[in-house]
Amino acid sequence: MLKSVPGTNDILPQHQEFAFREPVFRHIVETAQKVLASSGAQAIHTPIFEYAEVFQKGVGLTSDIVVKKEMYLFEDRGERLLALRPEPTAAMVRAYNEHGMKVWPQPVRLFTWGPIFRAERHQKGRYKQFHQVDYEAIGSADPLVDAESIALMVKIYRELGLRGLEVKLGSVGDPEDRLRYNAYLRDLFRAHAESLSPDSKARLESNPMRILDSKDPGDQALLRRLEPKPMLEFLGPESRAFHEAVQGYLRALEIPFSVDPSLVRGLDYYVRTAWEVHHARIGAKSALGGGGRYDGLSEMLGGPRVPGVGFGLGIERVAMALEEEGVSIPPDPSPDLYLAPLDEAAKGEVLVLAERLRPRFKVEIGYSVKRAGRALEDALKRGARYVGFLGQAERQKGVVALKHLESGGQREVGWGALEEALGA
RNA sequence: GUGAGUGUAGCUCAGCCGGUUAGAGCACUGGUCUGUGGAACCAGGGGUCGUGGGUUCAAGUCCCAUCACUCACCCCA
Repeated sequence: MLKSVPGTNDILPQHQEFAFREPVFRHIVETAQKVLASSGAQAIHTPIFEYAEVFQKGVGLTSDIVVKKEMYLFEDRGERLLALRPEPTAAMVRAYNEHGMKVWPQPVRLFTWGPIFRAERHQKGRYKQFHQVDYEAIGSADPLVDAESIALMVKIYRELGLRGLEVKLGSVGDPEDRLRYNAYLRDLFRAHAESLSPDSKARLESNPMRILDSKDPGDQALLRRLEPKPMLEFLGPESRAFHEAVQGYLRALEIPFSVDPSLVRGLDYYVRTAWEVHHARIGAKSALGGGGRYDGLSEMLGGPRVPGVGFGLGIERVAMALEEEGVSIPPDPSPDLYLAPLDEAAKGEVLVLAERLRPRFKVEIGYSVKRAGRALEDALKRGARYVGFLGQAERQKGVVALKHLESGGQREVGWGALEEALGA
């Protein structure tokens, strides 16, 4: 028997795993939509595959994403190389440029949600196909937009009922700042290269900032001894003022946050503001989502210089956090009516009646003839408000025996009066 | 890519020191039951014991390999 690809998941009405239950999933998406739409952001959808360059241009050539091929790439009938989207941001910026959104009122604020694909080894909270809600504000370089983005993200979590959140704010500076910082780190660590872990030795060239959050005990001991200066001390005057402005707005909003001087981004296109929201108890992958500013991305995609900031939140991760906190999910409404055929001739009649009542009422029918007792059980199992029996006796009178399951009260209702009876 | 742990029915699990035709509960379908049972009882369907090889008179059980899952590392847009 064929199975789903490892690292992918079916989202089911009932699933062993809380995080893969469709009502949970839908609740998260709908809550995010409500919050984002209330700020005036507009929903869009981009294709789930793009020319690979859309995602490759911004990440940097030395990154594992390109080197180790952590993207799902395929050729379109021998034509150009395509990629299943590994992130929404680059696709959103591509769409902004392609459709001339620079003539819309700026910044253009967009949100979307859907599947994201990454060709990595899966583990808890990390899958080859997972799902994100994504928000991007494109076309403004004002720190007010960064602060609003963070506020909206936090609002989504709060609206969902999550507590135990930690907002970490940092700045990766401007590209020049980062060059200076990387040079500083290389100088600092090169003198102690022998005592670095093999992983960190490799990071010395590729991405020295990653050494700062190495989990290797030896590396951590070395870090405590060397006490490297944080990125924030290398910010130029402009990016420093920007960082402080964002903090000022967050304080005005009374959003608790901590400045994380070593917050890192793996991609080249990020500048200035970077943030992550963490949750204490969902395993090694504690980030519920993250965001940042990417003023250089549009140019890397061959477009004009367009600033932007945005965030993505992982739906499965948020679901795990909801489970940890025992947050309840609104259940799907139960049926208003369960129509049970008591003889063969009634099967068609219950179908006709059900169709007449839908969609104003949620109506289920029995698909096989059963004794009234069994039909009652079926109705109870489904949590229906009313059960309607239809057999020979009812047919002769043109009625349904309508029983209110909570009270047990029952009366005969004419076929034309059902709608009114259910509405009461 | 690396490391550790776990694989028996749709789900939760039992299966002793290797020993007959592999079990239970839940769920599903039907019967007891010709119209008011969130019921009880009975029955049924559903398994290549993850897969392949080895040891043995005999393997769900022991050995090897492999695959999958889980957790963690690497990476993380």
